[in-house]
Amino acid sequence: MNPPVGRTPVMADVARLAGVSHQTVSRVINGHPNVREETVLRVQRAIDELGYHRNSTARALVTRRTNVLGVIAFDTTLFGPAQTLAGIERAAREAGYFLSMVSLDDVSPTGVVAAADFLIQQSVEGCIAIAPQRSLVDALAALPGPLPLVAVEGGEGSGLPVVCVDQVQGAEDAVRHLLELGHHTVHHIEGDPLWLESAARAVGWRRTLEEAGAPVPAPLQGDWSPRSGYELGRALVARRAAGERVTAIFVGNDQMAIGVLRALHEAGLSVPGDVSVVGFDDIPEAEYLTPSLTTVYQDFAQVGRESLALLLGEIGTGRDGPADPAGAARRVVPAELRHRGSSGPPPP
Amino acid sequence: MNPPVGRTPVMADVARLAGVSHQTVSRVINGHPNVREETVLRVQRAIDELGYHRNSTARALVTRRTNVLGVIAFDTTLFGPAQTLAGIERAAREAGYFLSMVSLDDVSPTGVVAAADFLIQQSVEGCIAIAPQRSLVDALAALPGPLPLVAVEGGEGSGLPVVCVDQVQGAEDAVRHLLELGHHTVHHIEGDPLWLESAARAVGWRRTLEEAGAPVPAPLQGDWSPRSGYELGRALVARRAAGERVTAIFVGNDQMAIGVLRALHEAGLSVPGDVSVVGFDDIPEAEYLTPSLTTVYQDFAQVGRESLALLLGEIGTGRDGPADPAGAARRVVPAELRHRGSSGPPPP
DNA sequence: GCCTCGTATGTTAACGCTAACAATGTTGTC
DNA sequence: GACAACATTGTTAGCGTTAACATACGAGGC
Repeated sequence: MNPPVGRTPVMADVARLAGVSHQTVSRVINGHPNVREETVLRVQRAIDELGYHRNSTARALVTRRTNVLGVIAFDTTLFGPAQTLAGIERAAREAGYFLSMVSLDDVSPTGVVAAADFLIQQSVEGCIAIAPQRSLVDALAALPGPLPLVAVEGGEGSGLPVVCVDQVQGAEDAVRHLLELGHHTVHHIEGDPLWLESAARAVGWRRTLEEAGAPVPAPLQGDWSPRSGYELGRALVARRAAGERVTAIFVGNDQMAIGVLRALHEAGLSVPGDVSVVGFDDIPEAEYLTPSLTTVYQDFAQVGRESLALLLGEIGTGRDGPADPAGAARRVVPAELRHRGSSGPPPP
Repeated sequence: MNPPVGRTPVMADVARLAGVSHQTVSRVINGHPNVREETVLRVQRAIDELGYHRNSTARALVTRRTNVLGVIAFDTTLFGPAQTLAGIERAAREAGYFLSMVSLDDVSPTGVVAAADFLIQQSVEGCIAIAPQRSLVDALAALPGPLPLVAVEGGEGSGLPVVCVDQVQGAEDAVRHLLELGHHTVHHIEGDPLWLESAARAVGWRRTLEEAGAPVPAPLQGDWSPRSGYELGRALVARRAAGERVTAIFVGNDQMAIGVLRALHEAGLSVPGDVSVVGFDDIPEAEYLTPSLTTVYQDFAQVGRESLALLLGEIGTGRDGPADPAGAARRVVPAELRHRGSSGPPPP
C-alpha cells in the first residue's frame, strides 16, 4: 500500500499496491493474454503511480537473454563507419535490442580481441564488427566460444558471415565511366593499403582497365586522409609534368579526392578540363565542391540493416556453423555511380 | 570434475573443479585479499580450463551496479557529435564502463524522452546526452527519477550539468579576426536555428560587431548542410549584386562553408580576394579545400572526456542536486581560431 | 593453557525477475 | 448435473552472483 521510500520500486511493490501477486504484474508487463482486463488496468495504474520500471538485469538473469548487441567499430569519425553505425543502431532499436559500442583507435588484432572480450564480459548476445582489415577479420574468426558475429566489409574466405558494399562493382563503374568518356587510361590513388576496401576498389580498377585493354599505371597508396590525397595528387602532377599522360584519376574516397582537387588546382590544372577526378563514398559535401565531385555512393544504412538482420538470424539459429559448408552467409549491397562535374572528356 | 557439457560454465563448476566453494571463486575473481596463494592458482587454473566468464548479469543484480552508461546522440553522422561520441567512448572504456548508445533521427522532445526511457530500461547508471536544442535539454531536465545526466552543449539555466565548447568565444575570435583584417562588417550564415550552438555563435558574432561599432547585417538561417550553405551563399551574392557590401562571411560550420565557397566561385568571386570566408569545426577537409578554410577548431575529444568525468562525479555523489544551488556544474572547453587561406583583407 | 585475534574458507540468504506448476473459478456440452 | 476444458490467479523454485555471517585453524600474549 505505502509506496516504498528511498528505494526504487520492484514488482512486489506494484503487486501489493494493485492487490495481486507479483506474477500477475509480470504477466501484465509481458502482455500475457490470460489476464482480466480490469486487472490489467489496476496493475497499470499501480505501475504509473509508483513510476515502476522493470529491472532488466533480473529479467536477463532468468531469461538468459540480455537483449544487448555489441558493435566493434574502427574510427567512427570516418564517414563510412559512422554511417554504418547509425544504420545498425537504428535497426537494432527497431528490433528491440540495445546496442553496446566499442570503438578502437589502433587497428591491431589484439585490440579487436580485447574489444570482443569486453563485449562478451557484458554478455552481449551477438556482435557486429566493422572490420576493414584482413588480420582483424582473421582474429575475430579465431575467437573461441560461440559468440554470434557478423563482419562488415570483412572480405571473403574468413568463414564469418559478411555484409559489404560491392566495392569491386563500384570501382568498375567509376573506371568504365572514365574510359567511356574517352580517357586512354585511369590512374588510381588507393586508400589505406591494409583496408580490404582499398584492395577491392583497386581490383575493380585494375580489372576494368585490363578488360578494356588500357595500360595499367602503378597505383599510389594513401591512407584515406585529405592530406594523403593532396600529397599523392602532387605526385601525379609531377608525373604529368614529366610527360606521363594523366587525364583521369580514380581516388579511393572523397576525402582524398578533396586533397587531389587541391593539388590539381595549385598546379593550374582544370578539373575536368585537364584532369577528371572520381571519388568514392558520396559524402554530403561532394555535390558542393568546386567542381562538384563525381563519386560512388554506398548505401551504408542498408549495410547496417543487412548486418543486423544477418546477426539476428545467426542468434536465432544458434550459430552451429553456417548452413552452407563452403562459406558463411554473404550479403552484398550494390554501389552506385553519381556522375557530377569533376569528370568529363579528356583534353583533345 | 567433468566439465559441464552444452552449457556455459558457472561459478559452481569452477568451484567443483578447483575443490573449493563458489564463494572462494568469487573472492579470487574479485581480487579479495584473504585467499591463500595456492588456492588462487588452483582456481585460476580451473577458470582457464573451463573458459569461464563471470556472468555480469547476475553480478549486476546483486551489486546493483550495471557498469553501463548511456549516450543519447543526435545525428552521429555530423562531424561534431561523431567526434564527441568517440571521445566519450574512449573515456568510458578507460574508466571500465560499458557504453550503450541511442541515436535519434528526429530531434523531438518526445524522442529524447523515449531514448532516455530506453536507456533507463536497460538500467544504465548514468547518461550523457548530446542535446543541442533548448527544448531537448528542458525535456531531459524534466525527466522523473534520479538518473545522473550530463548534457553536452546543453546551454545554460536548465539545471543540468553541462559540458560545452565556448561557442561565443570561438565566434568572437572569428569575427574579430575578420574585422582586424579591415572588413567593415561581417555577414553571418547561421546553422540550424533550433540548435543552441547556432544561437551561441550568432551571439558571439553580433556582440563582436556591436562592440566594434560595425553595422550588423541580418543573419541568414541555414541547417548545417552544404546545400543550405550553397543556397544562402547565392543569396549573399545576390545582395552583393544589389549593391550591399559583402566582403566577409562567418559561416556556422565548415560543411555550409563549402557550399558558400561553391556559390562564390560560381559567381566569379575570388576567395579571399573579393570575399573572405570563415567556418566552424575544423573538419579534416578544411585545410585541403580550395582555398584552405579559415575556421574555428573545437576539441571534441576533450568535451567527451570532460562530460564523462562530470557524469562519474555525479554518479559518485548520488546526484542529490548540484552542490551549487545557483546552477549545475558547467565545464567550458575553449575554441581555437585556425587562420588559413580563405580569409584576407577586403578588396580596396 | 586459555582467550583473543587475524586469516582462510564455507554456508546461507538475498538481488528481482520469469517459468512451471498448482489452484481456483467459469463456462460449455451432453 | 457432471465432467471437461479453459480462463484467471497464486505459489514455488530457480537464474548466478555477492554480502553477511559462521566456522575452523593457527599464532600470539598474559
